[in-house]
Amino acid sequence: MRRTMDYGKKVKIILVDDNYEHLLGIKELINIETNFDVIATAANANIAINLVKKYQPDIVLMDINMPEKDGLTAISEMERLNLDTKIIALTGYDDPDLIFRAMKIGAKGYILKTMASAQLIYAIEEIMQGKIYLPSGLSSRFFEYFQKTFKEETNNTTSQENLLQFLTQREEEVLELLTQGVTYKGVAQKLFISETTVKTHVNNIFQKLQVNDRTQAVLYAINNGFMNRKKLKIAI
Amino acid sequence: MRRTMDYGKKVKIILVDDNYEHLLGIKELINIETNFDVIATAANANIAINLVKKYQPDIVLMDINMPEKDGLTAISEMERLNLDTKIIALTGYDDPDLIFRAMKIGAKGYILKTMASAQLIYAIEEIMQGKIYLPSGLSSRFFEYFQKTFKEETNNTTSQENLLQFLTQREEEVLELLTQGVTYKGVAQKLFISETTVKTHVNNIFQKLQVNDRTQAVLYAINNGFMNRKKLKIAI
DNA sequence: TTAAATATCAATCTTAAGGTTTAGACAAAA
DNA sequence: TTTTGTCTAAACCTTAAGATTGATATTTAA
Repeated sequence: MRRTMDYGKKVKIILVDDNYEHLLGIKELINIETNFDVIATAANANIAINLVKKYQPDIVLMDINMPEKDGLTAISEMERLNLDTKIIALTGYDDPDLIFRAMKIGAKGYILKTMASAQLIYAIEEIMQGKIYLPSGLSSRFFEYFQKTFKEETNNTTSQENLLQFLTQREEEVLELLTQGVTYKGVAQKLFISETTVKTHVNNIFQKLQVNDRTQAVLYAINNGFMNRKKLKIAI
Repeated sequence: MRRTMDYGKKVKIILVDDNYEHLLGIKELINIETNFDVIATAANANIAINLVKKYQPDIVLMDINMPEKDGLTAISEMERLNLDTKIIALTGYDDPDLIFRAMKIGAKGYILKTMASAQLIYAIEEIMQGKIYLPSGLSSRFFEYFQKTFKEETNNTTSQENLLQFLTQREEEVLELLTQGVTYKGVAQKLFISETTVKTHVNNIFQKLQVNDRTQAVLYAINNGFMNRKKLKIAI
């Protein structure tokens, strides 16, 4: 068994859980560790957010199954404070969608309540070292969900061949400007060509993409991965 | 130490690596395992794809740092075949962007060449059980990158207030049709109102979103989460 | 070396898009 | 009750967008 580490000061922890019994249970559990210190507890998300603002703890252990304001929203709001506080999601369910959303908004870890207490301690230690901790079982579920989501997207785009491949370089440049809402005149100025030339290119683009106007062309481009081919772009 | 498992039949494996020495090394390593069988090897991606089509192996170990067609593209193409073949990316670098892209397109595992041979065997076993395997170090890097990407997105959208909130219900309906590339006439027909009414709505939308034309309005809508507020939408 | 693809531009035309003003009907709130 | 917001609509106008034809220079591949 690995021993808890020493970080100079005690690790300041805030617990958030609407179940009082459970709250006490975790608190005792953590306080066994000599260098962990539960400095505050909260029974709902709004109080928790205020406590985090006030104490700026190292760790927040957040039950994400709470009434009123749900835990995920609370995590979002805490993350938006841009503190050094690291948030660990705590829940009874290993729902991959929940895991995905928690990690998406910035949780540094995700622990099931049914997991052994040793795992919770271990997670805190890992996360205090700047790592992100997902138990391997949950990690696997996360990835399945992650890939499924992407596959659905990919299937939509590759079910029929991607017409973008038929565009010439120049046409791609023009389309890129269209996807930024630039007018004919604007495109002409930016590419140092005449407006009529731009129109010619745009018409060719329409034909190749089998659309009727620029809005549809832009939509086609977006839906078929014209932009951010390398870089990921995510609309929440 | 855990022993290799028995799957009834031998696990059929294809190796892809442009470095012949390394190819042989891995082959010998794997053939030590009595229930693993390297049925073919390839030195470039195109040959690999054909071999996969022909033999439909259980596992493909793919070096993703190859000249000509790169490994990631090859993985994409193999995934598109919709076989039961599980692909493991193999590379010398732990570049988080590479890891992310490999997992995105469907790799079931990602292993560094510098890792111990036992880990490779373990990865294959885990993946053969339907799991996804990322060594914890790489997993951590993946999540950092994942969260960074989302955070940038979130910052972009919440840095200034979302003007979409000022739209009325009717205006939202109109905007939704605009984001589908529908013309004034089309909107009028779909909403059973006159074309001039549509124009009024559209003009109001432009003012509220502070844009000049429908393309910009559509782009604003997409970038600010007008659609898919709940469901995740990913543009590759 | 031809043919094909690409990039450039003009002229002309039609239509869709966008701007502005005004106004009636209706419901909800003050 | 009056005001406010919303939805509806017309009339008028300007400009941007899109379609079509034809033409030239350049590059690339057959």
